[in-house]
Amino acid sequence: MLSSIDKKSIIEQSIGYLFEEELLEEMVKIARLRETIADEIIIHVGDSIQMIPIVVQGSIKISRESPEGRELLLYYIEGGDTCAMSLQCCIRRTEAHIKATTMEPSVLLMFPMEFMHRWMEKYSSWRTYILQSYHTRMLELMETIDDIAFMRLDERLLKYLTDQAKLLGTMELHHTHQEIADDLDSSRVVISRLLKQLEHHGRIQMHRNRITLLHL
DNA sequence: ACATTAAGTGATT
DNA sequence: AATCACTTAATGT
Repeated sequence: MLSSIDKKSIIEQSIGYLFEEELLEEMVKIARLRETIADEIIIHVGDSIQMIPIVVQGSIKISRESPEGRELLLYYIEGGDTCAMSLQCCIRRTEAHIKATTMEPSVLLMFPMEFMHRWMEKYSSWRTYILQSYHTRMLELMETIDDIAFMRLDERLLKYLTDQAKLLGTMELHHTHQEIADDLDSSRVVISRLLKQLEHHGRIQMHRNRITLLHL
């Protein structure tokens, strides 16, 4: 377990450069640390969100979910980032429209939502951070839309694999074909076939429950 | 040994 | 590119 002394140094190291002293001190007082395992669902669609998360370690994927259970990966969040979407949910007290899943064991800072309003008014560094966050998320969202609209599925798949490898910092991906299909809103059969093509082209090596990327 | 889950394949739309 | 129906392979109990 991480002690509160660690909490302070974690905050200083991971987001210290982003905010003014006063806000950082406040954060140290009220933040809760949450440690997760891989593939833990942080936010379900329909959840009402009470806490704003900031990722300090690890990575999280954000996906859309249709009522029929179909899914689509929208973008990732990694160190120092927050999910601006959840802010809106907090402030407006509406329910989550997305699902957040950890991709590896991760550490999150959780801030109760009652502070958001005050921080917005009091700290310009917080306003800047939130606006910046919205902006980058928007750009990533547009990139994803472009990918879906203009790329063939095999290109999207390759991009997905390299993105995952970069994010997780490893060339060994422990994904099943089904999981990949879910993230790309495709079917397992199609992904299996495309992966086999990629293997023939010397881009990857396949093993059971594991894919080795040969180059980025 | 048997059941379960992951992955491969041919045919059809 | 998706779906169906089926096979084969790997893994857990």
